[in-house]
Amino acid sequence: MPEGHTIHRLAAEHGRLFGGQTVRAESPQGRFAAGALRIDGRVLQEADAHGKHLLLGFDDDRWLHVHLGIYGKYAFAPVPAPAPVGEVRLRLTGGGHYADLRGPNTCELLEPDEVKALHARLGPDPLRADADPDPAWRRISRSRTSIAALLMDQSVVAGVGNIYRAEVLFRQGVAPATPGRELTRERWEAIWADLVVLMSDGVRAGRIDTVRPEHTPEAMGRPPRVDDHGGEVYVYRRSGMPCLVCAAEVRTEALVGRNLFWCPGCQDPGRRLA
DNA sequence: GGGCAATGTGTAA
DNA sequence: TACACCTTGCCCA
Repeated sequence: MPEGHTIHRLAAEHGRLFGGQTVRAESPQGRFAAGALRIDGRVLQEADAHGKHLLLGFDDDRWLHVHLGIYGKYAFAPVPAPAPVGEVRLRLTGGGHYADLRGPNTCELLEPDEVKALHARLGPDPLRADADPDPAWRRISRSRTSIAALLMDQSVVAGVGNIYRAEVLFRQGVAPATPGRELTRERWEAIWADLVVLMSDGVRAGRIDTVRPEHTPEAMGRPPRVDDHGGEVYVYRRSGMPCLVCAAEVRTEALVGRNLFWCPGCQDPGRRLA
């Protein structure tokens, strides 16, 4: 689940369910026992997201910082909360609901200046109203690193993960291996604008759908299809299958430790990866 | 029941 | 580049 859209949904959900409420906090698993004790009985004042980082501000000027990593999960439900199932790092209860957090990469309390430092080390987030894509362009336009790697660098752009990375490059026809400095400014602006659209849709829908109406199975006269991560996409985890647009075989290759997916036909065929 | 992958990141070498 | 870490779910026997 967790690319930036998921975290922004989680922030909104926390604000809706717990905003202005006194919360109870506990760590059934025990690994966040001390932190839970500090949060317990405080009022949630603010719920924010920057990239993949969730920040919950409490009335003692402390912030809960959660990063889900690759498989962290939240589950929300109305009270009464049953005995926790599995490894629940943190359970927040308040206002008639509870939230269970499992498997986070990070779950810690931060002081305001540490929160400031966190924001400072993250690049612009296409989902934040205050996002300024220019610093990202400055990094990209000076870099020999591939655009595929740059998009995954959270200090360049915050919130993009492996799915949005693959899909936005496909949609914009950009070969993943293209060095940042070879992108034109127009190309970058199109990528950024598309990320804003795609990720905003993701927040609304709670899943990643990137296939344009003209390429849906119905529009193309093909049988309906469900991608196994839950959204409709062009290339992510579709290696070996025909491209939905040009029918070339979708390819995959590990890049900086992650599986990268792309279509050799649609994405700047003049520049292949490897 | 074991093995492994997964929408991620930080550290060490 | 490799590995460590967090947890679940799915595949295979």
